[in-house]
Amino acid sequence: MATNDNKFQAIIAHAKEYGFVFQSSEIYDGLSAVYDYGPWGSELKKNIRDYWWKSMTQLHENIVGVDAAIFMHPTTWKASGHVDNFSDPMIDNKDSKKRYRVDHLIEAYADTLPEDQGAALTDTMTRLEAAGDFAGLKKLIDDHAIKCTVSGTANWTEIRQFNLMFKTEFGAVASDAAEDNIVYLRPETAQGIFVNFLNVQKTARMKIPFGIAQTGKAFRNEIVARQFIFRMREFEQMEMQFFVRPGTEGEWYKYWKENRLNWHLSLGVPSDKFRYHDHVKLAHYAKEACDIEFEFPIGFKEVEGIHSRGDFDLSQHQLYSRKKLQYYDNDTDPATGKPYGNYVPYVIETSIGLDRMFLLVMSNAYDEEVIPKEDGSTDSRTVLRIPPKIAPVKLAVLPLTKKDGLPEIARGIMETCREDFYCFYEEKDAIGKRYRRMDAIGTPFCVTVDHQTKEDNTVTIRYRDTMQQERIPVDSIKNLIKEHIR
RNA sequence: GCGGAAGUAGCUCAUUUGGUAGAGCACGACCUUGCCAAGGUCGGGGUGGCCGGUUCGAGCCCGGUCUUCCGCUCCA
Repeated sequence: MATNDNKFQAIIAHAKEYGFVFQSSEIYDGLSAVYDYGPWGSELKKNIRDYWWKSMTQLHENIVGVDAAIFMHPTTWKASGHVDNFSDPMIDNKDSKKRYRVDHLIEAYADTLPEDQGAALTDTMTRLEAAGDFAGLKKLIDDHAIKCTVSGTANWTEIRQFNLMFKTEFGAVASDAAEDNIVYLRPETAQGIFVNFLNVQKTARMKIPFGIAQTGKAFRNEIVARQFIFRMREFEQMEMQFFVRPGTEGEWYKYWKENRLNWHLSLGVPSDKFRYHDHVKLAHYAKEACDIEFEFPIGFKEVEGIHSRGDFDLSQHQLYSRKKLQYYDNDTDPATGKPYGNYVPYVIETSIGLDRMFLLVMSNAYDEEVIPKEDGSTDSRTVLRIPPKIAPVKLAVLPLTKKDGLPEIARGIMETCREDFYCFYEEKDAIGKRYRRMDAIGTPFCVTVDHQTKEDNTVTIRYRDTMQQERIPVDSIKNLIKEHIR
């Protein structure tokens, strides 16, 4: 564990040193749990996003994209359940310093009572919670002398509310009725898809089963946001809502569960680094749910969730908006011989955190390699083994020396290739040093222009992962790299 | 949010009990070398996280604050 902690620290330090991730507003001491992506980080993040987007939309004829606004009508979040469920009253035990969700604390106590008393207690609790009566809830805890399981005392703080949604004012004029002006920064991107369900289905003439994909920022005022970019207050999601005929959700859930894991494996990550975590306790909307977990240096953690959401979301929006969100299914039902007709589709959601995926790629790529040298001693190098198709820089073009016309030839190679993929030119320092710098940002290929190039028009290509070199003709460089990054 | 630890140059760290900060690496220029990071010469860079207090004097002591790490907690 100690070495893994060190590895995590090393990745964080490396990410900063080589321009992948910076803390936000660093010159002002930073803003807690907010991060900025630097030159290579923003390239890598974009490449991951593009790879996902292509795999969803371009490669699936029945999935289309949207890009919904971050601001949404406030009622959206009432319908989705976020206003009610995304803010939990909490209480701390002063002796053990443990914090509890008030409802969890009381429910746990109620479970120890005889059934009728326990039920009465939870009823009271639910009523007080709905009324937002924190004093009443506190009294309930005091009256029953509910104790902390750790300290065994009933020495509690006051109950406090933690609202996980960010609020802001909508409209430039401050209103007396401040509540009228409140909008939330979306805590998830999914609702932007659900409210556009009919717009998309009709305009893109989609037939069930079909999906809508979206990438974008979401915001959560986490009580504790830590572990680098793993849990941030501002983060980016990549998600796809797949609409299916009721009754078929089980098979589609299974399909997407496998499909999504295969997507991860397509990035060359060993399969034993992944595992499914099937949810036992389900969220309010879910019928079935699982996480795809990756073994980060800090342990197995969720990167992606696959949820069978039933018709919860569309039905809720139907209820709150009073607009029908139904689909007319023309396909013939073999049971009746007639069309399936009108229904609210069921939804399978795949939702992946882009920042977590970024951390996954970095964790999997980061390697401190020990290289044996000819004299028996060892050398070491830090290399990011990022899959070539998502590496920030694909090709480095390096003249062996700064003179004898070699830079001019190298510049020519740059001009030939830069239109097709990201290239990097470097003529400073010894060639070995330049190779190592490219290793550190994960550049998979380097070509070096030397004096032989002037005679036979060939260059050395050096591969990041093996450090092997071979000579290839200059005019074959572009196609060779393109082959490797497909 | 609670408890513990930490914050000195871009990085890793020194500065023995309070007396206005150093090294290595990195960086820049020039020279040399030229296929796997470490040649030479010269040079730039720090209001010691920030604010306040004690003191003749604070990087060192005290308080606050910000950030990070660890544990708890939380995580639709």
